[in-house]
Amino acid sequence: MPELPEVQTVVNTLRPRLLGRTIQRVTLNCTDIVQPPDADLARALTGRTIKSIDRRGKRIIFTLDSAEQFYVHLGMSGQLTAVQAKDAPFAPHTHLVIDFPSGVQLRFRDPRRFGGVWWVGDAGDIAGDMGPEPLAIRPAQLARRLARTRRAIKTALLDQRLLAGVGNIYADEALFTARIDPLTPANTLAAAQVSRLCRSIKLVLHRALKHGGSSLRDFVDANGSSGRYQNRLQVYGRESKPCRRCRTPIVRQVLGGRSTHFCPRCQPADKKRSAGKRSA
DNA sequence: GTCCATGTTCTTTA
DNA sequence: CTAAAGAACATGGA
Repeated sequence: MPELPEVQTVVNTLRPRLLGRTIQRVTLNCTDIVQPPDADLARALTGRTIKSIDRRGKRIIFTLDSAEQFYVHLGMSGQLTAVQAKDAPFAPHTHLVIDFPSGVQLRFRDPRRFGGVWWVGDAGDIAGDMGPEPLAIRPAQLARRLARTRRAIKTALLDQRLLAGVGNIYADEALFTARIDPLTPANTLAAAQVSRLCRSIKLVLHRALKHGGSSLRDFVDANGSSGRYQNRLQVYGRESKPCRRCRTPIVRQVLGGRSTHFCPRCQPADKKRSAGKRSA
């Protein structure tokens, strides 16, 4: 469920409920969602106060009063909610529960278990080898990074080392908005195309954020509310439906193992490249 | 039963 | 060595 707009929406809705609160109890129902495996999360967290909650890429970073940190990655189906324990039924696959004195519970639920909790401690190494933030990147910087790979631009946008936070939905949406064929090799994009793409990425992410993210299946914010941007998607999940711009049916094609949706008319293949493909 | 899924990481191949 | 493609992970819904 989670790309940058969804993750940021979770952060925004968690903050008012958790900032400044002290962790009273930690209940771990499934130990294999914690990394590193030998981290004693309960011991590390109990009695600490949540000082800040931030996002980096798709990671939700909690900083404690001790300056130690941990982060949650929602994977594909993860949910992080902050609820009043007494009036929230307990859903299956709730792997971690953190109780606060106010009766609020922070719950991490993740049926597919692709997500998890990473204890960082005071190592300060949250970013790892993640790429720059999509909302802050400048066109020239994006161009430099794209020039390093011949992969299809769609595939390149999903590489978190190249750019951290864009996922399958917003990569497709941004390429549609920029009118770029997803199959274009990243290093063959003209400077003007990269500028347009840079602007489109920000536009699409900002819009999605404004609408609380996209709830295609599992996504809810910390209050349990769904996003609304799924209703405004231009190409993602719209195979065979008419393009909202030109009515041409949207095409779905598997690229790098992921579904890719685009309008063949609004996002035409580069003439030289499609000619090359035919002769090959 | 089949196919598909908002993500990441490991393995295989060239 | 690197770059890229594919499989794997676990679960559920259509």
